[in-house]
Amino acid sequence: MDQYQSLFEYINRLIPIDRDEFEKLSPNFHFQKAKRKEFILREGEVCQAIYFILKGSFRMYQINESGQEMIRYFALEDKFGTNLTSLIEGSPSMEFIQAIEETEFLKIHKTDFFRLVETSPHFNKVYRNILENAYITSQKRIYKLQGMSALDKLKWLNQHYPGILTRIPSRMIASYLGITPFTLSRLKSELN
Amino acid sequence: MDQYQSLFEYINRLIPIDRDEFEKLSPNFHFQKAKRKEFILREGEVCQAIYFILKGSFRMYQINESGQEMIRYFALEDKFGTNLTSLIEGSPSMEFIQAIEETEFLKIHKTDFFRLVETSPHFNKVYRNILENAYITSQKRIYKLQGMSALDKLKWLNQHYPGILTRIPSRMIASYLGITPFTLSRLKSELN
DNA sequence: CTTGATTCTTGCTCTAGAACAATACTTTGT
DNA sequence: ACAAAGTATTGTTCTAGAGCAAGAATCAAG
Repeated sequence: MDQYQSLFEYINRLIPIDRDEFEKLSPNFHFQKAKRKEFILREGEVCQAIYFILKGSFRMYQINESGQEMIRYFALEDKFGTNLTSLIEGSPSMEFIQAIEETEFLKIHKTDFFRLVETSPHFNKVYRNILENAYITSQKRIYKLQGMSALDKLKWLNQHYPGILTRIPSRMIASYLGITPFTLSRLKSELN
Repeated sequence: MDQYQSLFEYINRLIPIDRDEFEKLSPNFHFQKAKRKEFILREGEVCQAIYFILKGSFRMYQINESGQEMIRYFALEDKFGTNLTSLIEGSPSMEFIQAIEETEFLKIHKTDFFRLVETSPHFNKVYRNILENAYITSQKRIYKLQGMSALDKLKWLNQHYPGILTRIPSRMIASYLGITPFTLSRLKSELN
């Protein structure tokens, strides 16, 4: 099966695109695999690409002064993921991007990407959508995770990303929610 | 003095624009004033416009289930502000937008705005910049305000928005930082 | 200028969740 | 299949910051 199929559907859902048009864009995306725990981007590097997940998952996280990992986003199937801040500003990344599991993905270099944004109306819309979604997701997160009790955060996560609790290791979930793994472990029993 | 001057400078900083070109865009922006505490947008309404602050300030906030105000953003001079989520999705706003002080601003209706985004390359860039900034700001906020002690949050705010502590009422600062006014009051003495 | 209404400060108590510690359970590589 | 490392659970203690209460200061409207 065509490795570009998911990407085609993703774009086509945003703005209908015909096969010919799509075939002009798709060669800019390169198929790659990452092993479990493999780093896609390390802190200090400038983010050079945008990734589209076909199978598996990435996590985006930072390590704060006290040495703790803070996860900001899980990129699952059919999602774009990158470090937008580093990509846009050309600044060194404060984040790591790491494959959680064995992951298959498409990679597009930022120069190709931004060339397409400027030249292809379809692509301009794709970028707009990535930005809009990134923003909306992050807003929801700010509002949801602020002032909620740890249990309510967990319930929210469970509803919003069904099945994530079994798929992603607990310590990562805890880090995403901003609670300790101990607290999470205790709360999981209260969930049912 | 020309009421569009600040807007001109804002856009010109992003992508150089000549006066003629600017004068085609500017009539879409309408000068308005809001009194202290006046609402620009209420929860439940669909956000119809984007605002550019000339003088004064808006706050964007939500009221959660327990009746507490949660402020997400202060729009000060020379900043665009709107409820992007409602604007993009056309969904009812979960937020209020309210003038904190007597405020002068420019307003552009969303249909005009998005028409310009599609037809003017300058404007497309302006929108991109608004989205990018909104995203970057919100990311910084997530990382900064998560896992930091209340005192460190306050120090960060003070550095990042110098003078805001004297200009904006304390209870709003507390709400922005996600701490109680009581805690904020105690911390302010520890600041020096 | 006065008065009522917010807003801010400060003291005291209480609690959700962090920190630490020890044990049990899973993975992963050889 | 086994050892070693990583991950999750559970009990106990401790603390930052919430909640409540009461007084002081500031503000805004007639």
